[in-house]
Amino acid sequence: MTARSTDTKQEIIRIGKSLIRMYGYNAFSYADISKELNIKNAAVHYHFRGKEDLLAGILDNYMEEYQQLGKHLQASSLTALQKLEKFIERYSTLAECNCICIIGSVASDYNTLPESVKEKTTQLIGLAVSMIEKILLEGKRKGELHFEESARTRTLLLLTNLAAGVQLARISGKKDYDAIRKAAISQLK
Amino acid sequence: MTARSTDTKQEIIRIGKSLIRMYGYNAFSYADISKELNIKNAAVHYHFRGKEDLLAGILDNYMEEYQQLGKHLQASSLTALQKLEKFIERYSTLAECNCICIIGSVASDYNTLPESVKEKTTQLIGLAVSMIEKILLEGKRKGELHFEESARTRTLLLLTNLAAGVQLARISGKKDYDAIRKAAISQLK
DNA sequence: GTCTATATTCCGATAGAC
DNA sequence: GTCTATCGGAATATAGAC
Repeated sequence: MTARSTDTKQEIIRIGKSLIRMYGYNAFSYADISKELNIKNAAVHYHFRGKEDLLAGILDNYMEEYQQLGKHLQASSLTALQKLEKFIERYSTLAECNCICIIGSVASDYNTLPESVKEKTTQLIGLAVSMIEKILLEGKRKGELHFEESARTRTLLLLTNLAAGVQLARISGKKDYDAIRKAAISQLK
Repeated sequence: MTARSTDTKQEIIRIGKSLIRMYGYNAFSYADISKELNIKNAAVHYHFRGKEDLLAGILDNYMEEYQQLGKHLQASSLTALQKLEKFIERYSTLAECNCICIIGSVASDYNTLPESVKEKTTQLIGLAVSMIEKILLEGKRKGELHFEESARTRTLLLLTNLAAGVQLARISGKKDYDAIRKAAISQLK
């Protein structure tokens, strides 16, 4: 495989990841990607046979990203609260650029996604949930974080606050997102 | 205006409301609506000049619905907790049928919505937020509900739990939604 | 192996029939 | 006033050029 090919394929994934968070799976086209790369839209079909395959590639890439983030946080010397804040930072970045998270994006479009990728969305969410769950459990064990519910339920509460928080931020403003973020963290202290 | 016309227009709105919660604004077509009504897709253009106008009609309809619900709850003799549960019931119904709420739907597609309707989405969310806010304030005043944050922040926390909760329910299952719903209510008691 | 020219399908929309 | 036949364009996808 030549360097050019690898680059193009990676570039397509990179742009696709951005588009799916900005507009959603159904609202971006191969043309959006090919324009940015100055190639013809059909060239994208060489790297990804169909949009369905591109989506699978995007989701695989996100899963690698989450796994690396998980390992990175695990290996770090950060406190549980700091680890949590590192994760939450990602959402604040999304709110800044009017993007929503990949989880909210695929969940909102779920009923229109090709069957072949639905299982991947389940896996992706599983990764995110278990990553946060571990951090919460560690925080509780060390006395840094406090909550009554199960770690999984707490994770779901936090994740839904963040996922819908960045969605709302587009419409009612970043101030609301910030209020949500601060309150969600402060609930755990 | 004949009875037929009124019926058709109302039917289009009814079906459109269902489609936007099921698939999102970009993923449903006039054909989806016309098929269900056994008319040609172009007939929908008579009642709503363009998809943009249909969306405006759908959002107006939701605003009326929220306003009526607000008045209804206000006039009722229910406790604040019962009023809150009435509102939350709507989300449980959505989770049952793999639908997401109108707020999450337009928020997820926001960057692709026609400019002419963006203001309506702000108004719609404003209605929902202020409805819940009033209930929370009443509950706190009467000692039925308890929370530290401002009523608005608490409203945002609850609304994001519910909105993303029904989104997640599509993928990770209704059990997770139920855990979220129960925990969200129990936080307020 | 990589990309382009082209086909096919579907969508939203207009013009005109009844 | 209500709806249908049809258009123009965009999106995905295939076949084939380099």
